[in-house]
Amino acid sequence: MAEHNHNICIEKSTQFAQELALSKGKKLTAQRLLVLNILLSDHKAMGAYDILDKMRDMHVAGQGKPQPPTVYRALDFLLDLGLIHKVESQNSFYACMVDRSQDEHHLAQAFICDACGHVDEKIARRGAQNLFEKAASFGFKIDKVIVECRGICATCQAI
Amino acid sequence: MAEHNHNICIEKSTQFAQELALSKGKKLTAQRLLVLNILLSDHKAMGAYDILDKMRDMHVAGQGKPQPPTVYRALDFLLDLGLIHKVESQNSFYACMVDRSQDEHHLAQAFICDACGHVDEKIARRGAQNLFEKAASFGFKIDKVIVECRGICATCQAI
DNA sequence: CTCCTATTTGTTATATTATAACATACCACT
DNA sequence: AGTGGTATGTTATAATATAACAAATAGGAG
Repeated sequence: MAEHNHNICIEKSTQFAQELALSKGKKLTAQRLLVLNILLSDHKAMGAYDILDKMRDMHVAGQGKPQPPTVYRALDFLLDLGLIHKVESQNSFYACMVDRSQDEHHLAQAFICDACGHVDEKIARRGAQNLFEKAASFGFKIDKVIVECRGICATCQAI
Repeated sequence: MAEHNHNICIEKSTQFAQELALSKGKKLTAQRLLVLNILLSDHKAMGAYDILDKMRDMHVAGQGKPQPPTVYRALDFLLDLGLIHKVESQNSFYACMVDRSQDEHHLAQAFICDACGHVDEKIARRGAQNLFEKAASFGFKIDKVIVECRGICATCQAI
């Protein structure tokens, strides 16, 4: 992956997260940042309890180990800010990877590899438009759209 | 709902289910039919344990009450045949409501009302085409697509 | 600085969703 | 009737998620 410098990717995402939180009067606390960084560490979807395990691995001695509500609270916070998304069809979470500076409320399409867990996220402007028009045609008011494509990524097909 | 004769709807769906099962060498047993009929009884999405409660309400005295594996097995069977679909974003299930005779493996779009649970299902030919093309552009092989629109249906907006 | 309030975090317990594992029953075919 | 495969019953438990309340912490008002 010569074209993807992941250190820069993480740094940029973290900085953006800080700014976004501040601009909404929220705080990106240490716990929340930890969860975000775990999800940013690779572009894979992770379950809440896998994240919790990682947090426990990293936990500082002398304080209790984090419990489920800790990770779910951080996840809820990050979901609210749109910094992460949930893969509804497998109860997992991944760090948002589109340029949020241009699309405040984007319709995300997630392409999830069932072999390696890798997630690609694309913005669906045309698809969103079509869905909203279709909904409007029978009077349905859309609040939220979920589009998930499960399959096998190019890398895993080559293996 | 003058335009929707629900008795005919259920009858047709049940008959189609029988034929589909037979054509695949499977049996639409009493348990499976019961679960299907519970889901057909209105066009709402229901959780597995809600379905289980209904099964228990109907259960014949003299035999043990159904347990979770019973309902999940029936749901799995019906999902495999495409007679029902799962709303991944709320872990619920609804009876398929498109004309299956024409679309063996359709891309379904579900429009779920968060007020009343009503589900409308539409076939997305154009949307499917776009998604498969987008996936192909970066070498992703799609096995399954989930499209769910959460919102408020026309009826509930009017209330 | 110190008190006050709101937010965040810690902790325990429990709710909700789903499946594993194994025993029993049923059904179609011989 | 015997036999093999499918389906169901039953018990236990795994996996995902939240409720409820106590303790700590951070920022602002005085």
